[in-house]
Amino acid sequence: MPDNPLGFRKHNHATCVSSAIKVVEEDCAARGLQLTPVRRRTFEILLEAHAALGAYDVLARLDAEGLGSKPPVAYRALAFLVDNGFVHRIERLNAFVACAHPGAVHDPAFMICRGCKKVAEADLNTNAFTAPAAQSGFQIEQTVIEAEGLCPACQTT
Amino acid sequence: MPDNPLGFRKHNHATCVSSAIKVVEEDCAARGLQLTPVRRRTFEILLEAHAALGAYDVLARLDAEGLGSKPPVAYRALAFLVDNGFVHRIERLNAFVACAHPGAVHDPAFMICRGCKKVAEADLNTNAFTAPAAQSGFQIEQTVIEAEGLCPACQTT
DNA sequence: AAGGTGTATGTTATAACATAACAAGGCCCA
DNA sequence: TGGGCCTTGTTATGTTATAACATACACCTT
Repeated sequence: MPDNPLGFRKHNHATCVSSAIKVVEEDCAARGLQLTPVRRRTFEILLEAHAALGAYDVLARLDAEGLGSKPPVAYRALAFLVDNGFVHRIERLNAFVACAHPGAVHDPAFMICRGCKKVAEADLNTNAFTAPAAQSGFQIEQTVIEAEGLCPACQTT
Repeated sequence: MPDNPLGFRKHNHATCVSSAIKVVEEDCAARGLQLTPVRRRTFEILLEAHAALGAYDVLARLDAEGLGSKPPVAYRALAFLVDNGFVHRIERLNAFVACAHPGAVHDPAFMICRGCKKVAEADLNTNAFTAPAAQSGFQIEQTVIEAEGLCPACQTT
């Protein structure tokens, strides 16, 4: 997937999961970050879902595996992953999704299917805010760009 | 303000409030919508704040005026205003802001100042999502476009 | 006038999302 | 060996949001 900005297509999920986790492992090693069991498993859970999961959904899965049962455990692991660019928060859903390009710094945009709840990450090469922001003197630090709608598969149903 | 997409500038606030409420009144009359006291006051509260307020902030003000004390009162009024395009929800803040162009249908984008909490509405004439969405077959229904940063005034502090 | 329909409001209760604060363990290394 | 740092465990609570049901009121109908 990393070579394509679109994300609702069929793909070999096992491969996509294992390659993403490897990228994160290497990135953590290179940057001196600790990919602890809880953090690693949290990332895998999001990766396997290939959809946005709420913090409590993640927590329920962690709990089922004995990795933690209290909200802060999930929120901390998610914060670590978000802070380091491995996971994105979807504001619209109050939920989290594994990054399609872990390691690469980017300003992501998302397409959220309200049918299947899958989330595709798009890279908008032109930041649409640049012009209006420059004009008004507003200094952008972070952007939230999310579209909600129906993915190709869910349109036909 | 309606003739300018940018919103951190000085302006006559009393005028901006009274003209906005008038537009909403007329729009409701024209469309057969009931601008009840709670709804009207909720809109005014947001308008006067000229910033994003949480539902419970709005509720506290309504309560102080005897217009309702329970969450559903505020959420219902806000839902009415959002559904009819008079108010926008800011996902990033879980908060609400009065629309700068009430009545006009638009796909708004926001600049959120983390210093003063003011929110400016920008109209991006090109929907940045059009191309990637078309390419992937994703059918957009709604977009959330929000930038967080510092407004001109807060950059100097 | 009685009764039906639709819209809005009032109220209770709870669901869903999130974090502050403090305790405890492990690891490095001075 | 003890101090500093990071991570995890846990309690408690704060914040945001809605389901569900009851009431009120306007308007229209018969």
